[in-house]
Amino acid sequence: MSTKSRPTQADVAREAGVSQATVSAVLNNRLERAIPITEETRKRVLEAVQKLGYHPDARAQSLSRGRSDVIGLLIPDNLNPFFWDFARGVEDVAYENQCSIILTSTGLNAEREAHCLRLLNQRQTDGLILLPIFRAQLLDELRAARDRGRPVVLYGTDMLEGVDVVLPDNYAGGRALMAHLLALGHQRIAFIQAVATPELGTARLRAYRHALAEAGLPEDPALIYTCRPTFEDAHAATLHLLALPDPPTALFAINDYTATAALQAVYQKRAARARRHIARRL
Amino acid sequence: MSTKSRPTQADVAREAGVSQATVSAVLNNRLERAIPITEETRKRVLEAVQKLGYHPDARAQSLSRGRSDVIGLLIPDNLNPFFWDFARGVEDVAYENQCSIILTSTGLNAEREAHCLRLLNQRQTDGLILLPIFRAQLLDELRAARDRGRPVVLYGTDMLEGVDVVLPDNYAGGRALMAHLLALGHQRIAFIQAVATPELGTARLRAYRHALAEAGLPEDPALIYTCRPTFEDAHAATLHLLALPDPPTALFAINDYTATAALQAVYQKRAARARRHIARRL
DNA sequence: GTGAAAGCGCTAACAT
DNA sequence: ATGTTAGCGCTTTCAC
Repeated sequence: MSTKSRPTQADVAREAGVSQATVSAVLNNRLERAIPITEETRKRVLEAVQKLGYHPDARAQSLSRGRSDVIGLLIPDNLNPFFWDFARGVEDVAYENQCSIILTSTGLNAEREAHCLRLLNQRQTDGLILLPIFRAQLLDELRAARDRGRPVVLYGTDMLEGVDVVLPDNYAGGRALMAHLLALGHQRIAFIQAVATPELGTARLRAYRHALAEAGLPEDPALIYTCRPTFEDAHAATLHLLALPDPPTALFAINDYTATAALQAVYQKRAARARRHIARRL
Repeated sequence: MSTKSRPTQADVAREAGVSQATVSAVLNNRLERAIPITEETRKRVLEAVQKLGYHPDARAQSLSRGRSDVIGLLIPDNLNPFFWDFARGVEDVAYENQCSIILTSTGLNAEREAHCLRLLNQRQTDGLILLPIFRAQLLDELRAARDRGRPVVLYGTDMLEGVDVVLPDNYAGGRALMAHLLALGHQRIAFIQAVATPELGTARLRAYRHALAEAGLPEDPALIYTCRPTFEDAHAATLHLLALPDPPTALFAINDYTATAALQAVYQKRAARARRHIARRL
């Protein structure tokens, strides 16, 4: 039925009996820089477009216009719901602004992170939104993007000057969290530092320490557990902490994902205890 | 420092003192169709590439090669974790195969769904992976993609011939679920049909009905609740069902997302009851 | 008002 | 073994 390749602008021009430039003019008739076109011509062109089912080729447009209407999004870990949530927001806003997003996630892998960024740059994305975790490796590419005038937004780090940055206040968050736990009377609070790279946990760890110090509580090294930011590791960390001779009464997990894992571990442990209890009674 | 635009192949050619074609040849030196190049030349080219920090422009490559190494992914609802999970899998495999993905989600909106597909086609994606829910509107674009020889994979529907399809067996799943509940002794089982469009629920509803019939249980219309596939709706549906004069003892939610919402509603209700209980005792 | 032609950055015949 | 050339599909001056 159809031929092997979609109709091009030239096909439309032929069909409508006008030149390619005219077709382009009709189709791009934005209000600024509007090129005058006869109603008659415009109609003929639009009919041809309809008839052929023509849609412009975004690659070619991008090449000659100099922008792609694509923004590149880089997240560290597509298993962690927090990042999907982040991506979701980006996707929604992008759509509202007629942009597409190319989504890459790096599986907490430094090499892959750098590679993904390079890919996004090659695809000539108009802008970059990044949640980088292995920072140093990205610097060159990032600088290149910035110097080429591409907008860059960095989340969670201000590793590069001259780009926009979103910085969560992890210290304040940590303090609020600790204040809450201390107010509840907890004395032994564990800190599960589930991070891909040490720097990512420092602000929250500092909050943890300061809060303990200010409350006059001792800091037990056994209660600070460092692991990777995966579900499994946080789960295991929790089981480990609960199995301590003098276990914590509260857990400070470094983020929502980790907290979910920790919670699940706690429940699992409780269920096990309940089963043992029942077994003893029988 | 850098100029406004990235270096092109021509720049590299000039720098290395060779022709553009040679640069291309060096860079694309795949094993098949390998073009013979002197070690000397190759080295000069690669040095120039290094020096200039050259990376090919994927748009231009795509245009002249005839493929983009981008695959388009369409999911119905970026709030539902199931679809993120789906997207995650696609993204991972795409990466392994040196493809990028353009992710679009349609917010359970028929128009947006059609628009997204059109967009993906315009971007000349090499292939399409779709979880469509408003099917009819997509047919034309889909047919066009198929006829142009683009691989298409459809999840959950076989609305179009000649493309690959992944069909979950919702009927069997529903039967298994019902068998489980019935084995546990449940007699009043509610069915929360949280769907964007009626057809999406039929297989599971049929399973529900058949299972009840075979078990010799009556079918109470009040226990079949239809709503949109959102968290809020499923949550409200659950509260409604639990408030019935003769409430169900089990809930058949149509999917994981809905089930999570339902579960939350159940817990919430229980907590409320507990609070009332305590209040009475005081 | 409309068309011709150059160019975006690259690849792939075809020459040399 | 390397260079020349003609596209890929579109936008955009600049003539007419």
